[in-house]
Amino acid sequence: MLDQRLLRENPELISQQLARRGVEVDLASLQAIALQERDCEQRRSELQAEGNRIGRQVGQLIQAGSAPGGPEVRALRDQGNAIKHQVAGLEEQEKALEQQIRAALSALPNLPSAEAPDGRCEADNVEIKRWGSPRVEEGLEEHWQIGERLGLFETERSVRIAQSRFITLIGDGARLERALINFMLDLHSAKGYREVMPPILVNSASLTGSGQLPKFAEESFRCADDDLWLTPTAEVPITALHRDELIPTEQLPLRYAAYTPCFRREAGSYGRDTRGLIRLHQFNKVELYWFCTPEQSAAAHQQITADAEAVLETLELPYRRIDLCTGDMGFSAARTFDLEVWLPGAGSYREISSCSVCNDFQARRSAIRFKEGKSTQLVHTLNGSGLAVGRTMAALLETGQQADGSVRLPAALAPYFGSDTISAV
RNA sequence: GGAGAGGUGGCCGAGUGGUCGAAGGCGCAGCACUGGAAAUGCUGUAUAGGGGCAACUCUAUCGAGGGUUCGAAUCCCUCCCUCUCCGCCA
Repeated sequence: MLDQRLLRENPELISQQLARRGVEVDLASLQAIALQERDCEQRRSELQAEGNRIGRQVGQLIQAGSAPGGPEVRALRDQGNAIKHQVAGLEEQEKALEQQIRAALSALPNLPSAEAPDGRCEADNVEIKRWGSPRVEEGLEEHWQIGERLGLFETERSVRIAQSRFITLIGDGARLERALINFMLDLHSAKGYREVMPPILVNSASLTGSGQLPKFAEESFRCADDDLWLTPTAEVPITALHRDELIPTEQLPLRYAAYTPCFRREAGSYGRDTRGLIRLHQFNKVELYWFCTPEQSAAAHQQITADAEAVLETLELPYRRIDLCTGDMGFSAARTFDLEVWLPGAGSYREISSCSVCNDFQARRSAIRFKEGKSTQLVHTLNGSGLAVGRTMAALLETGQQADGSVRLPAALAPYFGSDTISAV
């Protein structure tokens, strides 16, 4: 959510910055509504002040011995009643205006940061770094081929259990998934991240707080009988963890690492990535999350990205870092670095982590603040996958595949998995 | 699911119609005392929005929303949540 004050004072700035994202909005009429709302509020509070004075006067008169039904008191009562009616009318107006403003503002994405590269779509993203030496031999298998051959997961039978785009990990596949989750959490914990395991059903206030609602309702699964949704990412429950809080300043930055399953409808992706672990309705993810001060957030963005990269590097997986252009960034983000892992079988880089700084956008929606001297300020929030577990497994399978059909795992994973090789059963 | 109790400031806790944004305590900050500290004393210490260069000031907020009243933390209604006991349950 954007600042209402900014809307009143400088709507052109908002329009200008949103235009960088390809969002064209004319805020003149919304600004007019916001100004009208403020006038309304001003008049209302003046009337209320008058009403309070009258109330106090009546009390004083009665305590001084004046008859409660006498003419003096009666006159004041009439005045009080008149004011009450006026206030009620203004309040109603004010509420309607406020609702309009909120509805409009909550549908607007975050302003991009100055550093984010301008652009319209994926093609305008900027690659800023490459790490590792990708395998590029001919004839490498894709991860789903390897997985099926080694019996790591069940695709067909999972449709029986749920529907398409669900997967069942089995045997070494299930074991590897668990090993990866533990490995990632340990790595992050060692760097000072605090581990959390939040609810993965969240209410709509939580989804609104992190920016998924109201615009992206069709992306999430909802429980029909309750005001509860399946989390699309741990970012949602972690943001909500501190909703409506004033965080003691000395605690900032607060850093969390959470493993959760994530659920997404993947609407509009029919026919894409239908095989294997790349695009599923349910997948596991270890998420990194920071709450920090505005001064800390730019450096924090570099750090959270580096912490995600550390997972790839420890797993010896070649990757590149992409600076997303303004047109390709998510709703709540001010700037985003995507990490793309090299998939030797597919012969392409594939997103495996998305590290975003949201500035005060989510904090304003969620009312998460801290004290700076006497004034209260909104915190900045950041999130980054560290990493998407299923895609990590896909990368490991394709990267570690050997001529004899087995898969060699990186040394760092062996203690977690219990072996450095996956072979056919 | 059944029965009961309760939701007040960062925390604990008083407050059943009139100057209560709210006693008292804890915590925190500043000052004093001290060689330094502890202890003690004094002072200050909510959030949101509006106005003002500022000192400051106005409004709202005692779980949420309605209602009664000139006036509500206090009375009435609805809802939400928490706790205790019983039942059920991993």
